[in-house]
Amino acid sequence: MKDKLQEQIKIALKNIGIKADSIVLEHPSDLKMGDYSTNVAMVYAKQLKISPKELAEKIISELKTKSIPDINFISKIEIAGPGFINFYLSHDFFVSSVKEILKLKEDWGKNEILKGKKVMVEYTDPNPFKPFHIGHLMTNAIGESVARIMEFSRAKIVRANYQGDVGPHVAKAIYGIMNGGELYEGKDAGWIGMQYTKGSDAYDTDEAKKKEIDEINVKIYNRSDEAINIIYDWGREVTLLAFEEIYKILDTKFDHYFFESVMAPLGEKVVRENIGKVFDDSDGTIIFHGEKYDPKLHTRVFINSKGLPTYETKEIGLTMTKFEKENPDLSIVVTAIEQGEYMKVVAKAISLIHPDYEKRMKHITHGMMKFTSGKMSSRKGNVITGESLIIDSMNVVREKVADRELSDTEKDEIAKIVGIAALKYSILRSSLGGDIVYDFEKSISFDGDSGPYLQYTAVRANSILRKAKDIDLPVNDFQIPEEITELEHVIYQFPEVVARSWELLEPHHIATFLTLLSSTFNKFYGDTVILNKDDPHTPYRLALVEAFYQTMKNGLYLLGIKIPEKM
RNA sequence: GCCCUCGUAGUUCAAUGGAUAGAACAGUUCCGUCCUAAGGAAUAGAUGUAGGUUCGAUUCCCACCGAGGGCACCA
Repeated sequence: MKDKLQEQIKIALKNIGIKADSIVLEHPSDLKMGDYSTNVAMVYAKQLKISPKELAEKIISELKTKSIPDINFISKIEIAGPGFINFYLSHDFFVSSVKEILKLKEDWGKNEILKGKKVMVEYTDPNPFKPFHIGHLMTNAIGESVARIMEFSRAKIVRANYQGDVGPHVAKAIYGIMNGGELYEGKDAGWIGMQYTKGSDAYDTDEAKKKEIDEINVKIYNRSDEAINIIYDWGREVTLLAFEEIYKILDTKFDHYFFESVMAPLGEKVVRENIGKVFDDSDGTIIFHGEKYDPKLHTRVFINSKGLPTYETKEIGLTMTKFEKENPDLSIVVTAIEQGEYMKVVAKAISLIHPDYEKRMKHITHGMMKFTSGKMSSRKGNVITGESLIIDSMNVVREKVADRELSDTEKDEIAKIVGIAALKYSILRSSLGGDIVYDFEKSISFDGDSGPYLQYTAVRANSILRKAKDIDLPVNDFQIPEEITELEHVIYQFPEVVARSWELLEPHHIATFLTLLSSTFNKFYGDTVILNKDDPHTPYRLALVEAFYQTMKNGLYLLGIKIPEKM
């Protein structure tokens, strides 16, 4: 609808003698001002040396006299304010959009922008031997949502997870395991995380221990010490399996797992081949002078003085592997903002080796998750990990449903789905730039602007549909209603919101829209008796409720959130 | 010092250069109503400072102030 209208306005302008590349068509904040609104009259009035209102009148008469193929979808065109042209959609349009939603079902909201393209999204990236922390939770929520938004544009999605199974952090953890005075057999990932913290402290405070850990680091790389190898293989497996459990709860599945241990030699080969061309040897350290190519970039070390590849080099190996293995049309990497500058330098180095990769690489960054209480420590003084946050969130929900008449299995399932929704929504409701603040005292908000609010609204709708089925009321066969509600005015906008989220790579537009949609539905729910056997308009209202539910389902899917049957 | 994010109600967040800057939470006050009150209605409250571009700036440009991140062997 939007595209058609834009096209018609463009033609009208052309007939008047104005060439316009893009037409701004927006939804006015207030429904009284129409469903669509354009500012073209204000933008182009100067060119013709007439007032915006005069131009608006010309455009409207042009639109009316010339053909608008879907003119029956527009009930009224008005000039308002300083020269806006407001379009009011017709009764027929809204009814047909409800029908369309019921027909399209899970395809409702999709577009064809990326049809035939392959998009790889790398996200989460936790490190074996370290806890799954809150940053990983954030990256995962965002990455999964971005992947699904791309999927709604009909791209083939390849999900990738890149994990640091070598490097100093592993050496620190292994040092901790070897010197903690405890047997490691039978211990879990949480315990390994604690050993990492101990090793890390030792590294920072004791010169001799630092040296010892550096030696372990080298031994891990060349696998020269059998005792270390055994602990390494054990710890890697235990932590990776623990991550898998978390992915299940978060509802993500990866197609590829890349490891730093594999990327290191690949990257090192590429870097060494390009010494003198891209990289420079500075007293045995291989570096890249980013500022030579762009004053905003800086110098970074790719192979350190001990001859070991750094993260930068591993990133090169990773990028090469991605393109060789999958050859994506677009390769997206999601990380925290602290990697932003670093990634630009590495991307520049890669572009000098493979100029064709540059345009296809995209880095999305997000802020950090912070706590209102300031410190990253929870009640018992433990560090808040991503895992503990998930468990806390699920427990809060579990308490809320404790006295409902549901089975324990149902309650557990609700706790999981709703707890995760609360977390994911609190991450995805804001634009990606800044940090997000998590209020530990209040725990997760379950009212108003929250994931559970959206789920609750959808569950209410679904509950009506279930009841309608029980009493055998038809949904799909309805008479044309006499009046349409605010709900129809909002619901048809969904595909536009999806497209916008795709264009800007900002999942929060979907979150914002679903909140508006839910609140519109809740008003409708409050002042309308939907299920009334004797009312001839009940079938239409049921169709509308189903269209609403479908939109919520598709929208929440894009945020990585499921809807429980009951809650 | 240089570079990157960012600065909006008491708090947490919105707002493709447009109309009266939207929500939510907290505050005050209503609605026990039937299909799930994890709901709805009402009320009060904000664009860091100083310029510029524009018919029009929260949005773009400049300066300052403030927060976070990055700047050679961590990831």
